[in-house]
Amino acid sequence: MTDVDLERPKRRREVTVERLLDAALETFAEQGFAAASIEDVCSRGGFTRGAFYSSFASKDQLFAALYTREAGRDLARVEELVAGLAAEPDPLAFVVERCIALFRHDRAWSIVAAEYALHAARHPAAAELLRRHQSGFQAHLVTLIERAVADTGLQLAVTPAQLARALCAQHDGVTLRGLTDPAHADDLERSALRLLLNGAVAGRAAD
Amino acid sequence: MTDVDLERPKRRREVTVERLLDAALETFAEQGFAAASIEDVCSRGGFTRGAFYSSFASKDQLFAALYTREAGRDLARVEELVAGLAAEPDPLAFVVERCIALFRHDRAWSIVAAEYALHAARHPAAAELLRRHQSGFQAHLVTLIERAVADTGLQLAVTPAQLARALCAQHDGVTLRGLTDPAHADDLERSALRLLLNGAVAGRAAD
DNA sequence: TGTACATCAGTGAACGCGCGTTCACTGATGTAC
DNA sequence: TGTACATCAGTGAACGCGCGTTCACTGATGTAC
Repeated sequence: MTDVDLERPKRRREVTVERLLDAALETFAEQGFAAASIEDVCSRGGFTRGAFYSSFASKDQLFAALYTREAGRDLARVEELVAGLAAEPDPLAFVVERCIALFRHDRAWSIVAAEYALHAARHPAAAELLRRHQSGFQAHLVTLIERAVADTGLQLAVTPAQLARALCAQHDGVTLRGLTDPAHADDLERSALRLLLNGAVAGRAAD
Repeated sequence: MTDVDLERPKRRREVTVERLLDAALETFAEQGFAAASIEDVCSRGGFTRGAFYSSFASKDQLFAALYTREAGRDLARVEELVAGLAAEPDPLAFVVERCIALFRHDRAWSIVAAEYALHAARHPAAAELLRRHQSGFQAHLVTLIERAVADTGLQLAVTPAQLARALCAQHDGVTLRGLTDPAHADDLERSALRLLLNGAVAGRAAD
């Protein structure tokens, strides 16, 4: 009668899908989407290939499902961040530090996200999915920026949308560089973000 | 007796290699390294697979050779830029516009370069090659920055090396975004670069 | 509670295709005398 | 200039492997009476 009773049986398939997506994330990160075989993904998740095809129509669809899940999680994190911003004294610095902390330690997802961007450059359907997620993400960033502007009285040298796009692009690039140059990764993330935000502030309120 | 006589026969192999690299650039850009077959590359270049294996040991080596050639060309372009900077009144603006013009219209190489970065994240030998090229590139950028600082009396908020790294990373990210969002690509490249340079300038000389 | 049937997640063998790589060869070009 | 031999770029058939995908099946779980 409870939710637990109702969910137990129906959930089995979902649990399998989740485990396959977990396995896909790791496998794609290690080997790349094209180089990774479905057998690699399945055996890592503890299934046979048949199980895969009873939940996914193709390898491409697996990639799309993985991207949807992970990008959705990113989005949820930003929503939390926006919500938790209310009572911060220095919202700019708070956002910088929180963003760095959020995105730093997930190398697997960083690689896979970059790979999905390349995949999207060649596959229109993937590009559509990517754009939808990116624009949702950027909308939140614009909200953050506008709130910060309103709260602090700072003036921007560009529109909030331009700044949001620049921040996203720079994050992508910093992440990509970080993959092969981990020694400078943290310093790069921080200093690049500071430079960009510093450059965006055209006029300063009285301090 | 002339150079032409000497080169004609010996050059044949080199010409073949160049044509294979041209074909590889286009094929990898369209399909991706792992998804592209050697047969695709060869037939695009007008050869059979056997010809490929008499010039390259493997598909991986082809990728490395392609990256070496193209990254070398990038480096040569920056060297030209550094050399031609001497008599510019506003070196900062000059560099911004020249860089944008240089890197804008080569979508194929942009994709392949990004893919090589991902490849390098998984293959140590590729990472080594990538790092060598990137550090050569950044060294030139540092030279450019130091010259601009000396000429204009501007003061930087970060070290030249940090700025160079941030510029490179941002360019990578902007390029990646541009692949799936071409509508904003130009505006993004320009505004992001301005923001970053603006943020880097801590103090201003008398104007 | 017990029995008979239905559903459905997951198995694992099989298929066939396309790929990377090898290799014996051909024919054009260069070299020796 | 002509002949015989050497070199070498490129051919194309062949091999074998691993992959994506299919499908008839099994066994566990849920449902009806």
